[in-house]
Amino acid sequence: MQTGEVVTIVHGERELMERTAHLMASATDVACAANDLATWARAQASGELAEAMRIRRPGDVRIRKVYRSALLLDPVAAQGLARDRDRHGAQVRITSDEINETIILDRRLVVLAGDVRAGQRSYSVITQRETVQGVTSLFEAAWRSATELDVYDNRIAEIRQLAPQVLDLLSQGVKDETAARTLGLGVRTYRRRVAELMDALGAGSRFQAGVRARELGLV
Amino acid sequence: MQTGEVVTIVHGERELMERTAHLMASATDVACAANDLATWARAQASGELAEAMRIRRPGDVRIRKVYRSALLLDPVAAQGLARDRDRHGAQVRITSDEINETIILDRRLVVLAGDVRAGQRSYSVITQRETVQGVTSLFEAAWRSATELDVYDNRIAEIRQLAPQVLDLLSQGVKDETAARTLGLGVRTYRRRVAELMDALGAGSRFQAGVRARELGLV
DNA sequence: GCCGGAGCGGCAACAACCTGCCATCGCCGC
DNA sequence: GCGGCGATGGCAGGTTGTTGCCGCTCCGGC
Repeated sequence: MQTGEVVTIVHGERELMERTAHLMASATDVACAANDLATWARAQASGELAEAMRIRRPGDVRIRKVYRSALLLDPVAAQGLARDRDRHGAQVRITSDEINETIILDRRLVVLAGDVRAGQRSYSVITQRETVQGVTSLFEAAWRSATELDVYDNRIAEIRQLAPQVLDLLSQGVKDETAARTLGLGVRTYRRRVAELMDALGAGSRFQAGVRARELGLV
Repeated sequence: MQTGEVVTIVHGERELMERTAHLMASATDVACAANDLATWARAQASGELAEAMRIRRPGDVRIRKVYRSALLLDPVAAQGLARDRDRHGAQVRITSDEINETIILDRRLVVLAGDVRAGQRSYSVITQRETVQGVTSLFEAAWRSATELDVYDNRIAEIRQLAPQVLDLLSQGVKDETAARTLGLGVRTYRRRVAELMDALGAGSRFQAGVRARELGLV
């Protein structure tokens, strides 16, 4: 593994950390996109990095994170986000678009998550200037179009309450009419809930929503 | 754990096996309903039971199994079923209804699968005559309405071929019109495929189908 | 009491989906 | 060749889901 290469593929978070931990610890501009809390979790939890971060004052380092909206449907995950934000002074935003898991350090190094093989996720570590700029630009666009955590959180606060029941009914194959009455709602309102749910899941069809909901363990 | 009780709750397959392995080994009429191959798999694989079964001649013991149709969408699982049947001379049928996982031994003892807690599934072991008769009667009804494995397998043979692509398109939220043309099919035929798929998954709505498909790891 | 905003739920128009029907076509077996 | 069989895909008519619109009610502020 030569350090001079512009693109390196590493396997597993451990290897990734070995390569990048020191960079993360010293970075002053961290941008991050993720679909769930698990992905970079170990990164943050593991020893020296968290250490290094704690030493800094807020303001020393700019941390921006974009998460998928579906994450907020899980109360536990939602809490995790808020805690994460408060602890590291990170800015957290929410998008309903599909995002590839990404880390950008100081606009100079990019880590892209690849697919999982043999239980280990592979990562592309990129230092090539043009590519990094391109990815950064994409991230900036996503960042601009994303919604501040607080704002989004308020918006779906009550969705989250009703979500379990709605998902339950949907996954039983109950018709809207019946489901609405079961919940003591009008059909229009029930469908509003379903639409919001699908929006939060980033799903364009109910089938897709079903898949996503199951992926997130919400059903 | 007193042996005189009519209903006993046991936790985990290990405990279940300790209680019932000797009965299974000597039973001459085994009826079984399951949603996947995993459930009673360990039971069959583990030592003495499999041993005991191998010793018998086909004809000595009548083994009937009912599985859910969704299982056949997974080629690997479908193979597993056929192998299982050939090896033990079991009769295998397929139903598209929801079934609770059940074993009935010689019409005298019933095992009902319960929910999973702390990683272990609980089982109700029942010997009470009336209950056993009731459950047996239910099983017989399910058995009669179920379809012979071969017949069902032929029926969905080509569905299984197309299923991955259809599921892929569905899970991308692609509209039927587009999806059909992508596959070089008419909309009518595409929808026919989707309907068959949903039937095989035992789903009454596309949302439900999405959930099931994800559960089975088909998407 | 009055106002404004937010949520609800009926209505309606439209899009999407589901299904029965049937003409058509290719593929056998005769 | 011919008739039967199964798959196809267009069409039609029905059901279900999606969305904008609007009047209604409830509430908090004034």
